[in-house]
Amino acid sequence: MVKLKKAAKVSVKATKSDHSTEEKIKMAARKMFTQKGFAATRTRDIAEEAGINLALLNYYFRSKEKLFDLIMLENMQHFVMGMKGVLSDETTTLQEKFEQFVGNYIDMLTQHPDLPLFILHEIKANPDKFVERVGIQNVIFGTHFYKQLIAAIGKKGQPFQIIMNMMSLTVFPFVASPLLRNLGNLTPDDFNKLIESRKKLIPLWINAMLTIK
Amino acid sequence: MVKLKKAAKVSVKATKSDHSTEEKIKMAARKMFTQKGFAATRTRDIAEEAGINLALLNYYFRSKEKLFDLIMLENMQHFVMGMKGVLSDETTTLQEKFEQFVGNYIDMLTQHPDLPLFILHEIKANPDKFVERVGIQNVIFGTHFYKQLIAAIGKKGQPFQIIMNMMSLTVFPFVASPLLRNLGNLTPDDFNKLIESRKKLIPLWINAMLTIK
DNA sequence: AAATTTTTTAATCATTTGATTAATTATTTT
DNA sequence: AAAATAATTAATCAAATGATTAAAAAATTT
Repeated sequence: MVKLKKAAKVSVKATKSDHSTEEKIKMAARKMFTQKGFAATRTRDIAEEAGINLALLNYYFRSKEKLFDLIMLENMQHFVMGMKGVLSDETTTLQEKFEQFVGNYIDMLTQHPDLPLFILHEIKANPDKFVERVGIQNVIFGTHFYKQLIAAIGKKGQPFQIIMNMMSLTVFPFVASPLLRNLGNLTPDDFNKLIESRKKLIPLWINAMLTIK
Repeated sequence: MVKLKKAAKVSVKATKSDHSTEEKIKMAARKMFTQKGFAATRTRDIAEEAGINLALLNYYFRSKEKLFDLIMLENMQHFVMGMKGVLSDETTTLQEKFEQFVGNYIDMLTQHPDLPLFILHEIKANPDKFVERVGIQNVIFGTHFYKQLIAAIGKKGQPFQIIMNMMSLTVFPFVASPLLRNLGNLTPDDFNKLIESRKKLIPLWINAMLTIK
């Protein structure tokens, strides 16, 4: 019961001592988990990366799993919710939403290239735990974007296929980067340029798809 | 040194006693590794799944890692080399190759939906070990497919982008299936139908892309 | 400043996990 | 059939790993 007391205090203090140990552990955990996944990450790796005593990990977060869940939920929100703003914007055209979605996502993924593979891998390892929990149901349906998309192609045009395509074209290159780099004999730099140019290309490709009857 | 002798005998016998223990272990290992990844898979899980004594795993394959490498190389060839046949075919048109590539891949992935995420995750965990080893350099360049693609759009048309798109549109839905199913409020069955219909749609979409100047 | 609480540390625990061993059973060779 | 080899098993090992504890140090409250 000692722990509960401490945990309570910690969360109260969270705003105050926001940096320091607790945050150091979270940052190190985020890095290690995202890099190697839950199963392959050792709590000792995290402790070393954070430069803290191993016991502090359990002191602040109770268990490896609790710490992981925390990181994971943050990451998922980062990954899934990032789009919601763009897709809900009532002031932009469909075309502009394509451009913003792809642009924002590629920018974000360029900074966090490990994120999608990590998330998808952990979701597969524990679908019920993570997918259900984050409210992603109404990220698509009901948004301004979805209405615009249906207005453009009709429900018969299978709007969800288009959405899958937009995500596939944007995210997959990051998920498969080591393979694609090798397949295309590309240096990391060349590959990044290729990715960067997709910011403009993907919206064009999506548009071309929409013209099909 | 006892093991080396045995290992030699085993490989000689391989053709004869092809099924039985050794193969049972490989099948179980393939299943468990593909399902949970290297780090999360316990040798005891494999032994139980195969219905054999744990020691036999080491007896036949020396170590968890050696067994994994074996499975992994087989999987990668399954995954990467599958396309080579289609892309090298000198008798088909570019359009037909799109259709065959997408069709074959979707069929294969429907039967082994865990394969791509597994492979991509393990490649990322150990890029040098697996990517370099499998000769995927000339799976694209130099094939009949590549020549046809350049003939159709020119080198300025960025053929590699098109190839990335073809792979993205085909493979990503499998990699992200739990997320996409939830995002689209789809039953597994509905999702499979969506995937199935992509066999015809993806070639159309690719074609639409090719028309862009 | 004393008392109290919180944070940090080193040492240690209990399991898990990959691997080995020595003995037993089954198979093959002679 | 006897001898030799291969396959299988139960028991065990050593290292790794997540977690805890008791004591010390630091910070906060009184």
